[in-house]
Amino acid sequence: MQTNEALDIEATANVLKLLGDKTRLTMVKIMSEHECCVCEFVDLFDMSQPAISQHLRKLKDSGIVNEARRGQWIFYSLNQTSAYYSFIQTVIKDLPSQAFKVEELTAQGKRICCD
Amino acid sequence: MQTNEALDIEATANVLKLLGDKTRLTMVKIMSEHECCVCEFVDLFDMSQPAISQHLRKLKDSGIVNEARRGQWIFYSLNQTSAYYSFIQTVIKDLPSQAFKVEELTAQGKRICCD
DNA sequence: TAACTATATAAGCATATGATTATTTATTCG
DNA sequence: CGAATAAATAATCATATGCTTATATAGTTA
Repeated sequence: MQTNEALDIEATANVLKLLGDKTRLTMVKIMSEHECCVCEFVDLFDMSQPAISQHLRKLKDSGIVNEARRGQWIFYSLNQTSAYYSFIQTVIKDLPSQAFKVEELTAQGKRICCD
Repeated sequence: MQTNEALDIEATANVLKLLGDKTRLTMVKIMSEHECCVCEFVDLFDMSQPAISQHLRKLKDSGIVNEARRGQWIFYSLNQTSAYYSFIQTVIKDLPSQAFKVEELTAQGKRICCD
């Protein structure tokens, strides 16, 4: 088994606290499979747009995710350069794939694509 | 890489929330190395005995830890039969060992041993 | 049994958290 | 430019969290 760099307990606790919310944990799992823009998250969760925005801000402030504006939309994705990137991958590895949710969006024509 | 049973997102978020507290995360790391009784935790943390007790109760209520009375003392240890045992091991794997703290207790003659 | 030690529980309190609605800011497009 | 869309921010609020002190409970021991 691979052994990684030692992680600081307090910083790790803060990351775990962020992941310790059902909405954010699901968001992170989704982003591990697809990048996603805010309005897609709004469609995926039964929650107001500001609530989504606030969850994403916490993830962004911690450095876990990146944001990238593309035109009208802001896309969020896991920050692969974060010191916690591989830790997070390990934590979410066995969570059920959320790809079906994004596929449902596509089926409904709600998927945003900027290519 | 080993792939384990899929974990439920909401239940996993609840476990992560429990681990997302510096005190509890440290406790869990300590218990992964040594079982520990309440008064030892009280010596190890700068916190009142009831605060320690309340953290341990949350861990116990979630099934993450076991308690075992031995005489006057109640020892807490990781519950190896918990559905989240291997998940937790993975999460805490790269945290710095807390064994030195328990060794300090031993050096101060504060280590409880019921053998 | 009484005193002592270990732990749990109760009550109270300050702060954190996660949501809402209202509003602002940024971008696109007619 | 002005309307429409996307997202962020501000203000507010109810509930959760983590601690404290005080007290109760359980076990040990003289």
